[in-house]
Amino acid sequence: MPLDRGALSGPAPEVAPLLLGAHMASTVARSQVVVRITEVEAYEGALDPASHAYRGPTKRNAVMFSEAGHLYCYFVYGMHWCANVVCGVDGVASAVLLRAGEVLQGEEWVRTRSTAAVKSSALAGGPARLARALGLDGRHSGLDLLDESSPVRLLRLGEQADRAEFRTGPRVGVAAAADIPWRFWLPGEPSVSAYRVGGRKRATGGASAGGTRQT
DNA sequence: TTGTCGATTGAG
DNA sequence: TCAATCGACAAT
Repeated sequence: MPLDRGALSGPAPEVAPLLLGAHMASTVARSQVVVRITEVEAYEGALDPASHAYRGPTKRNAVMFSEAGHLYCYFVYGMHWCANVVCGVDGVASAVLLRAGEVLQGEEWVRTRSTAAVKSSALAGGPARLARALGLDGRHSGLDLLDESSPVRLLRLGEQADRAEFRTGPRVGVAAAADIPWRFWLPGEPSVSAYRVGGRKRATGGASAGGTRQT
């Protein structure tokens, strides 16, 4: 199936697996970086308490309500940017968070953007590192990823992942709606996140029922 | 206007 | 295990 706007115009949980194995190509800041997407999470608007758009449109999340195929970047924890692909129909908030990827091209560019010396497999492992690998921040939010002239593009250079080839599970770091299995990943990929239970630790000393999990 | 908290990461 | 660090949003 081609990765056109029509394919992206469905609910986020249905679009998310289509993005596995697809590619993000960035020419931001004259770099040439290509990342193969290995892990994503779906976020719906009004029905999803974990979504930025749960409480309706705001200045920050306005892009989530736009036409499918656009890029939504947001700032978290005072230092990190994360990148989403907007999906669904125009006017309805829906997006897929890009959580991890494999750097196929431009590793030297990515390393100049990295602060720590990390393994190649971890250069785009984690949503903030993936966004940083591609050089993305708030300036790029709203870009049309399907426009050939865009500095950031969503492509499919190879075959689409087969239904049987991906796994699903609860979203990482999400406290609300933790029972919904809207994380999708390709098994066996070293860039895929270890699972972390959502929710903030409290001063009352609540036990973290956490741990890590993979595959 | 103020205070709280977050779709995270990296160091200790 | 926890600090870093700041924008968005809910509560004054």
